Amino acid sequence: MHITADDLIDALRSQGLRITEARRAVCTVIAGRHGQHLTAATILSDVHSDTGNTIDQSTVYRALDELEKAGLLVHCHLGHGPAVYHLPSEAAHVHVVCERCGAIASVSAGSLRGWVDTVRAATGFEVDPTHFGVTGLCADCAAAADGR
Amino acid sequence: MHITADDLIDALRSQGLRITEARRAVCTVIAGRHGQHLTAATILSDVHSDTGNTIDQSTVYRALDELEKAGLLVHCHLGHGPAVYHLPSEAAHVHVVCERCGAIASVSAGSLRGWVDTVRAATGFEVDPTHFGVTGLCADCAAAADGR
DNA sequence: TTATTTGCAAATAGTTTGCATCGAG
DNA sequence: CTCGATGCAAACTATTTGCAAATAA
Repeated sequence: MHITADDLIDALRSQGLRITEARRAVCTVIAGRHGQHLTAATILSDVHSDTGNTIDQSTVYRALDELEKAGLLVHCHLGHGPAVYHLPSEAAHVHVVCERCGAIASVSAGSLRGWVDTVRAATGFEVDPTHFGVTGLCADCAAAADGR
Repeated sequence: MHITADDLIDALRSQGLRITEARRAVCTVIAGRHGQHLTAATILSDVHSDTGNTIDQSTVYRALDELEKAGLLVHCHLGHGPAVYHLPSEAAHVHVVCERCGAIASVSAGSLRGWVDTVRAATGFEVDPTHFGVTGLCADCAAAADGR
């Protein structure tokens, strides 16, 4: 079942935060872009194109921060460039990013469960392999690189 | 067998590059800090403390770039913060970084060989799991987080 | 009313770039 | 002598912060 803008807004409210137009707009964008990789910049411009209102980037970052604290949003880093935000329900996968063309694929985080156990046994670390993407070459770019 | 500063310098020379004091100093620092995680900033200050000469950070970045192009250096990203550089011989491991205290552990890249195959089969991507570190909590910080 | 939020502008971190000068070959 | 390398300063990307003005409750 999909999380709605109201779910996000209610979560903010239950954290004792005030519900402002800016926060409402950010929540609406996030809820309306399920499954996408949203950056702070795209959220900023989506808010503008969706509502006609201009809000500041710092406001976006602050809103995203609150949502993360509330546990309703997570961010991760796909290679270089800006962080991407998504709903936690979409978090259980590892992003694989083509360093040449930027293509993104996802692999279930479960495929790394054994490795996470290995790391715990070897180092004591409890790792989260989803927070940073894994770079590589997509099939097309790998072929292009070979042919070169 | 350890790579020496002269090995690095020779590689630059064989790329047709000129051997300057700045490049010599950078090579010396890298060869003298085997197995360490060098950032551009530490290399810059090491050059200063080792030789007394001040070189510019852009010169450091440019030298590191040339060495990477020559295949004698690689960089990777451990969580947020600056990139770290090391010799390729030390590249075959995945860095695991504590997001709370910054502790770093290494796991052999071989432990992910099966996963790399899985990713190739599932997505066609040829990934390099060593370029980005994996975040998590070290044993101590995980215990502290539990106890909280 | 009044504490929270906001927008703005400036600071920050890491890295890159343009350009005149310098120096290796 | 000549072209590549350097230093400098400025640009750049992504993000954070200080602060006075605006506003939700």
